[in-house]
Amino acid sequence: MTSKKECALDNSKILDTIICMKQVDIFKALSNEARLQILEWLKEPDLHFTPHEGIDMNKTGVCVSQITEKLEMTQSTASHYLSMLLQVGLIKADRIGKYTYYKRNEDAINGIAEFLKQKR
Amino acid sequence: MTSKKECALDNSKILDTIICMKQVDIFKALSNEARLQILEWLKEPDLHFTPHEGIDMNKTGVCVSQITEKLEMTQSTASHYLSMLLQVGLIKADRIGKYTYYKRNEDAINGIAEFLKQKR
DNA sequence: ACATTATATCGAGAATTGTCGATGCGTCAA
DNA sequence: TTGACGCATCGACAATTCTCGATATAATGT
Repeated sequence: MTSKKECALDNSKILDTIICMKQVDIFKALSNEARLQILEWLKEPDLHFTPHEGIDMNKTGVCVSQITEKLEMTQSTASHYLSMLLQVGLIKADRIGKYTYYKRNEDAINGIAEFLKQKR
Repeated sequence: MTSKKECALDNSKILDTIICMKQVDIFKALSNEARLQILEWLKEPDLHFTPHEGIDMNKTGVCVSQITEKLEMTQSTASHYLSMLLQVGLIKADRIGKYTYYKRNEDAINGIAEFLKQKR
């Protein structure tokens, strides 16, 4: 009996763990000032960046070098941070020619906001 | 001229930094599986814990030893994690006798969820 | 083909966080 | 008042993350 109960407990713990797994990665991506900053800037790109010729930053996004410059960190770090945010789905990437434009993924962001609040 | 512009840029960066500061700490608190787990369990304490005599877990909260047990970590770690969550305001504490009961701070949680979404 | 520019990735050392055991401090019951 | 219990804090070591410079890859213009 005890063994069965322990097993049930274990399973539910494993389930809980799986449920939390993806979310933790998202929060890890958010738990850094520079990355949070990027996400904030991308809320309204026009306020923080000057657009490329013929690019609508709201639609297409902002490229790595623009973000690098504003971050005051190396290109390597900026690119790395962007790929972390991309990895967990918080932003979307769009390669056009030699530029990669990044923009917020509002759906994913709303999703994680709901996860925080929601009582199942 | 350039010096003035640089100064303006610097100030806005400092402002941005200050704005993000508290939020980063909150996301750091959330960026750990165990702590996220705790916050999830506290959404519906009745589903995950057995209440103390005459304690309404929804109203009063859940004590450290209950959480310690479910976490499968040491009491030291559980207590530490709870105080981290408390520190950034994600949970509230209520000491009754020798027990400390913790529960979610829904206002703070909704606040951070809104911060994520909101376009100023 | 070659030089240049934009981005991505690698490897490493510094900085931060995770986690524990030991110990301190308040509370309760004998 | 003493002992046991619940919780908080300290110090330490392991594990992870931060951030950089160097270098690779891909696209562009000559």
